Amino acid sequence: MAVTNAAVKIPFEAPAPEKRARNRAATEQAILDAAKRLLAEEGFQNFGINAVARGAGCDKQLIYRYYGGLNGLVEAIGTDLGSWVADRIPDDTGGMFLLTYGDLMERLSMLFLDALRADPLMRRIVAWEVSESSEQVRRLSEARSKALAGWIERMRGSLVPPKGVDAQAVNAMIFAAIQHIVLASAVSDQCAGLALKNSKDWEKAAIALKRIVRGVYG
Amino acid sequence: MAVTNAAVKIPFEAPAPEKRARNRAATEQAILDAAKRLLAEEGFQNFGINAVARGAGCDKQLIYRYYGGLNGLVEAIGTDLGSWVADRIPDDTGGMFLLTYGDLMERLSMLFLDALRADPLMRRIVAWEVSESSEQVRRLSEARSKALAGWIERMRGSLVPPKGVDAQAVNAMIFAAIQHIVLASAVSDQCAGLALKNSKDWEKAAIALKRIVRGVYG
DNA sequence: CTTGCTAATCACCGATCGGTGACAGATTGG
DNA sequence: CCAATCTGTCACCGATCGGTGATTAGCAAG
Repeated sequence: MAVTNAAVKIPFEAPAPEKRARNRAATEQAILDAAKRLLAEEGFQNFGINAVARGAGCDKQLIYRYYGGLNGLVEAIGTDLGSWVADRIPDDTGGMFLLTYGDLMERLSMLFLDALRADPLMRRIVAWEVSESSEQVRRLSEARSKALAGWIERMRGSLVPPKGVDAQAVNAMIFAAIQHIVLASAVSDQCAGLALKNSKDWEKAAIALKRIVRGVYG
Repeated sequence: MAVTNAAVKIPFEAPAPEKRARNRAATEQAILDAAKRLLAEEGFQNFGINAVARGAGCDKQLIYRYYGGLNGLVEAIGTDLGSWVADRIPDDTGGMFLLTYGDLMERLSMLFLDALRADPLMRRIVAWEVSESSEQVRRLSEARSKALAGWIERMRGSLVPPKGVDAQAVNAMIFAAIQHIVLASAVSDQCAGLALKNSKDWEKAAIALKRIVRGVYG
C-alpha cells in the first residue's frame, strides 16, 4: 500500500518525561484524579472513557480493567465524595454560638454557599444531577446528599426547628435556591436578573438568603 | 425455493402514507416542532442535527438550508419562547385581590411553580442553562428570562416591595429555589431529602414556599 | 535463562456525529 | 418546450465515540 509514512502522527509526546513506573495503584489513582479533574473542569458533557484515558495518560483499556468501565469509575468518584465534602465544608461553628435553629440555618446556608462556589467538581455534579436520570448520576447524587445530610446532622447538635414549620421542606427550598444560584452564576454570572459577578453582588445574595432564613426561623 | 429474496430490506415504508407535499413552510414548521419535541422529551444531551432531522422526517440538509444549522434552529426556538411562556402562564390573578407585594409574590411563586412543572421544554432549557455556557444556550436563556421578566412586570401592577428588602435578590432566590426543586423532581422525585412525588408532597413544598415568601414580605 | 504473571499498549471494530457536494423531481417563467 | 429555480434526497467525508481481542514490556520466582 502507498504508505503515507510521512503522515505519521507525533502525538505531543515530549513534555511528560515522567513515565509512571509499572504500578497499578498509582495508575488507578491517576485515572481517578484525571476523572475528577476532567469532570470538574469540562463538565459531564464531554466526560467519557476516551477523555479520561487521555487525561490520565494511559490506555482506556485500563479503565475497564481497574474500574469496570465508566460506571465503576463514577462510583469510585462517589465513594470519594464523602471525604471530599468533609474536607471542604468546615465542621465547626466558626467561633459563633448557635443558640437558635435560625442561627444554625443561617450559618449552614453561608457555609454551603461558599463551599459550593469554591468547588467546581461539586457544581458539575449538581448540574449533572438535574440534567440526566441515569444510574451513574443517581449513585453520585445519593453519595452527595448523604454526605450533605450527615454534615447537617452533625452541625445540628440538639437544636430543633420551631413548631409549626416544616423544616425539611423549607430547608430543601433554601438549599435548592443556593444550588441553583451558584450553578447559574458559574455559567452566566447572573440568575433571574440578579448579577452574580463580583463579591459585592454575592454579598447582596448572601444578605437576601439570610433574610429568607430569618424570615422563616426568626 | 431458497429465496434469497426474503432478505431484501423493507425499510418500514408503509404506515406513513401521508407524504408531506413539496412545501417549504410546512417543512420548516415540522423541523421546528420536531426540535421542540425532541428537546422537551429527550433533553439537550442528545439534541443534534441528525436527531432533529430524524424526528422531523426529513433530511438534515434542509435544516442547514432553512435555519442555517443548529444554531439558527435554537434561535428560532428562542423566538418562539415568548409566546410559549405567554400561553402557559396565566396573566390574571385568578380572581384574587393582590393587595400587598407579599400577595403578589406568593401568587407568582405558585403560578411559576405549576407552570414549570407542567412544561417539560422549559425544564430542559433551564437544565441546559446551568449545564453549558455556549452561545446557543445563552440566546435561549436570554429569551426565557426576558419573557419571564415581562410576565412579572405585567403582573406586578403598581405594587411595590416593602422598604428595607432587596426584592430583586430575594426574588432571585425564590425563583432559583423553584427552578431547582422542579428540575430535581423531574429526574429523581426528590430534592435534598424532600420527596416530590405525589400531590401531597408538592402541597408541602408549596406551603414551605409560601412560608418563605410570607416570612420576607409579610 | 526460562517461565509465568501482570501492567500497559496497540490496533481495530461498528456506530454515530456534524457537515458538504452532487443529484433527482417538481414548479414556474419565458 | 426548454431552462431556471426550488424542494427534497442521497452518498459520502473525517472525526470521535464506546468497546474488545491480541500483543508487548517489565518483573519475580524457579
